[in-house]
Amino acid sequence: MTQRRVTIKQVAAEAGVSITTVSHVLNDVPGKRVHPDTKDRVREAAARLGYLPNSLAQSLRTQRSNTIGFIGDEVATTPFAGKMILGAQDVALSRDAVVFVVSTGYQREVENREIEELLRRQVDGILYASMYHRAVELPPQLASVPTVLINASCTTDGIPWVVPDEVAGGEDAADVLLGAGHRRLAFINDVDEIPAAFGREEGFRRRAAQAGLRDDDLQVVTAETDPAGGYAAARQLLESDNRPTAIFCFNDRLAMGVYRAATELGLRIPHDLSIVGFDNQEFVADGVFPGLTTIELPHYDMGVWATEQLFDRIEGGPRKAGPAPTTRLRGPVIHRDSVASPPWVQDPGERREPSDRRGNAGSDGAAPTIRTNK
Amino acid sequence: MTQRRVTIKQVAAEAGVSITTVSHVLNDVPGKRVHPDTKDRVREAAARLGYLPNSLAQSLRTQRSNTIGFIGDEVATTPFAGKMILGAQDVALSRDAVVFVVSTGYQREVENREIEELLRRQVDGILYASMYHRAVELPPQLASVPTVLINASCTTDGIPWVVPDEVAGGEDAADVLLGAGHRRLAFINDVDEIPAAFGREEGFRRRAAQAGLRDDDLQVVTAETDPAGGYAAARQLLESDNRPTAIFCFNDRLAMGVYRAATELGLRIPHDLSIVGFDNQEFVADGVFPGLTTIELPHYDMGVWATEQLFDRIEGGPRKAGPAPTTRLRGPVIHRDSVASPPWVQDPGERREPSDRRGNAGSDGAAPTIRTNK
DNA sequence: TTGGGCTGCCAAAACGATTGGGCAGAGAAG
DNA sequence: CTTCTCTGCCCAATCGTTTTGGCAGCCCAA
Repeated sequence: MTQRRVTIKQVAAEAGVSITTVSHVLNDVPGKRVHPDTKDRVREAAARLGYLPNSLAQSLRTQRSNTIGFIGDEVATTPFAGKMILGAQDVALSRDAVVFVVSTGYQREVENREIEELLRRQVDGILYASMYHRAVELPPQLASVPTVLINASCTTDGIPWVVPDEVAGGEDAADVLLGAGHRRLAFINDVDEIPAAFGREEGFRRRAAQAGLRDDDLQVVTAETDPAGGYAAARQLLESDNRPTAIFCFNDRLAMGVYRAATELGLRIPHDLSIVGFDNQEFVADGVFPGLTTIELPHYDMGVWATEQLFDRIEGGPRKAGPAPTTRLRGPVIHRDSVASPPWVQDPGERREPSDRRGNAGSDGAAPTIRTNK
Repeated sequence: MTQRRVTIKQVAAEAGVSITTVSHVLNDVPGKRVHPDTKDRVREAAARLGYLPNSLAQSLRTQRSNTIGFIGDEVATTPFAGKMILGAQDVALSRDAVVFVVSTGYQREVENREIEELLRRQVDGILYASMYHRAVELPPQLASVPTVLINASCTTDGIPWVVPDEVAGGEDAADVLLGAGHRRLAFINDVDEIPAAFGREEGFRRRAAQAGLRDDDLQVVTAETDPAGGYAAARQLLESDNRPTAIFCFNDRLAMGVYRAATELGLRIPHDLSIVGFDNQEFVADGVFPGLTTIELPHYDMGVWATEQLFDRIEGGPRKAGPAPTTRLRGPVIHRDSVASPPWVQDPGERREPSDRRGNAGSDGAAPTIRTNK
């Protein structure tokens, strides 16, 4: 039923030349001369037969498979993963490469199996991605193949990595709220001590301090990063004596709980309480009412950056010893309707009207994506 | 820097035998006899050198690449895609295969490029997935390679496909509400005329009729399947004369809008209004308050089923001509807290307490996953 | 001693491409 | 008429496997 695919031999026969010549023609080999008429014959024959060179045979011969591996810890379950993969794919396809995607489910054993399968298939390089920003230790088998980390850092020499610029995210969130005129802020941070938590708090605090807020004016509490955690933390904050007029949430899910707490307490968003989230989680940030202003994580861009780096290394061959490039990418602010000026502010510096500023990623007042070489 | 990988030749040298013997030993070739001592020597040598057979060379020789392609239209952006991929991967890995994932972004041109790249890499088969349940036309290039559709149907002969059992989903939703004692129902359906919309309405109506509801007791309206659409539809329904006590929503996003409408009208969920969603969209269904009872789509299971089918075809070689198997898979009901008995019902048949029934997929009162050969 | 049947191993031909090193033939130069 | 230089093409080796078809020995029976 499935007749075998057409090979170079058939093209050669069809064109009445040797397979050598076919190869020379189709690859436009520099040093080799072929008569123009012959070239035409070959190309026509190839087209007529619908010839597609067998990639496996090519790879075997050239030691280059035009294939890269993408290893993720829980690739499948989160939409974020998809964005990284998409970024990787777009770059890969632009170079005629394709991507093997595998996910480990955090099981070392599975990971080893998968790395083996990838190496057996002679991938040119590997993207090693984490679903949340963290420091990882690189599996030793990966030493033999070019590797770039996405959304993760590591201390292995010569391995490039890219992570979100968490500090900038914290700063941007603060800027949005301070810009609207808020002077009593709160930050509901992740209880887990992870890079994102440290970075965002650092940035948020820095800007608050720069704006001259006193210690009392910035409360930082921690919570589980789900709606229940956000709810509990928000109840506590909003029922206290000096309740904040604006809350920055570690992520959008947590912010959902804050919405509920506010609603229960009769506080209207954004008039009585402004909220900024993090993640721009689809179907959440634009699903709540009013739409949540939030900071997007640069997953797609990280995928792109990492894959470009990867191809650089692959093509560069043995690297000049210099330190591998690493970078932190900034995500845009997505303005929706959860931030307004507090009642006592008439005309704040960068006032935003709360109602008609629905924005998509990257457009509409979003902070520019800035690349920093660290 | 990257010394070349170890080959069968090196193993042969190390063990002091020919490469033929190494191959025979490592593959346990049936008809061939090798002295047990020699076998040991070979295996030890292989282990010592960390030999991994080069998959490309194997594939070239055996015409089997142990590689399958997964083509999706927007694989990257939705979490559902991840589940299908995961299902495919789990099956694949259990057979030492790996998966090429590519997504087309609905661009025919990109799709063609990608299919070409996959075929060039001699994939053994292809999974062709749609992000939403629909009928597709199969790209003609795929005729030459075993193909199975996921979340899509087609009329091409001999192509297996799997889709969700939409009718059963509609029935299950109705059962949940009727079981709680509701007698005035509404269904907010998708305005788009797609299989999911037809199927769910059919199932929902059927059960309502079977329960003896009159025409007036079941209102069906349509809306855009986003929070705004749900909101608008719900306002209309809930402000009408005979407002329903329960609403079945085409999907969870739409249900978010229904929550808002109910809140604005002072209706408490689930006491004054019960809601059932569809999709069990993560971070939505368990993020709203109270948690949304909903029907899950069997994405993972579809991925598994399709991939098993695919391997069957790959291994079966030219197929006996019989019609290809197709199936509709049922998704489980995920019980949360958005359904209660209406006030006037004292002791309904299958009463559910609204508060403590948080369930995870597949467990906790979920309808069994049933397979139907159609 | 001869022949047959095992046992244990190996040589060589694929698979489908790329690539370095020719080798004829035509035309130009001597 | 040689010789030399191009031009235009092809041979054969190679990448790393699998697999077919032997081929030596050895043991045993006749």
